Amino acid sequence: MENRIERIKTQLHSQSYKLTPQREATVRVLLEHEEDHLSAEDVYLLVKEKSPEIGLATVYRTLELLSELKVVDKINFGDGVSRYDLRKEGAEHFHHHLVCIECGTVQEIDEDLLGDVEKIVERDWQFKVKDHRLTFHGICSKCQKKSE
Amino acid sequence: MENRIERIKTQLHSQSYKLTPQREATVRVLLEHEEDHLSAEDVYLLVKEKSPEIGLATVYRTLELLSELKVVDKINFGDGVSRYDLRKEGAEHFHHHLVCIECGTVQEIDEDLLGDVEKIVERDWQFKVKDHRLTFHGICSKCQKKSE
DNA sequence: ATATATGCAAAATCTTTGCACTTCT
DNA sequence: AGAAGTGCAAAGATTTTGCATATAT
Repeated sequence: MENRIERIKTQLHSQSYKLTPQREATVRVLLEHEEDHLSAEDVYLLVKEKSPEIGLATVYRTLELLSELKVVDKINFGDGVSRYDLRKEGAEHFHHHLVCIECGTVQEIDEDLLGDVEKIVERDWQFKVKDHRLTFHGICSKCQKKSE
Repeated sequence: MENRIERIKTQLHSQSYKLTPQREATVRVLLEHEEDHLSAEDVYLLVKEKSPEIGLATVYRTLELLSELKVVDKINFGDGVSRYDLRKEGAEHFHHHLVCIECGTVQEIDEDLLGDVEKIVERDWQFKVKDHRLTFHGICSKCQKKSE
């Protein structure tokens, strides 16, 4: 945890950004909720618990900055809000998601499932892949059992 | 073209919706721009050219309705707007997209690239896949040539 | 010192809703 | 007639911006 913050600090400094207390508080919230998919508002409320003076605009600006640095990924599951998801350290690619259309749960898949598909895209479409977004919509195992 | 409108009409009627002139105008715009990824505003402006009396709210309501009927898919490429993409007739799954991070072009891939991946997800995560969203971000062939 | 960052409130965007009116069947 | 659909303007929701103040190196 402290290590990761340290590394993010270095990354910020290398581009002459600062790791202010507000930014650190935001990063900590993200680290403590790695499995969730928080909206800016969610992050704001959680940061506010420990640093009540923070403003929503700062959270937006911080998330935007972390996005640029590829520390977080901005995703959108189709409800009107952007969600922010911490990138696994060292992960070249964004992980995948399983969204349950019954209960709304979002599950993460860290495994790289797209290696072969990317090769096909690069070969057949001459498209140099840099990143991807893959989300499956369907019914999670719990909901399948429920409806039996 | 006329065939497709006829079939959409039938589909609407089967759930006691009507194909009003406004809805038909909207569908025609979508058919004429199958390769594009229009926002609600884009659709509105195009419909307005031929049916100036239409309102933006109606366009939103129509797109929402067509979305429910799975005639269009609502997608989001991360700029703050939803885009609407006509589903290929008979296509079980949503097609894929290649977004160029240099020029912003969006290319479509109709081929199903995810058959094997879906099998893995169903087997290893007990997740019943109903649909998917796959977007690659990278550099299109044109932009690759430009920067050589 | 000086560039960077913050908080607040205002503005900008995108989308949805209420309501009176119109249009189909 | 009655349900369904429309247009307009107002309201909601999310995100961005301007600006005066505060903070870090």
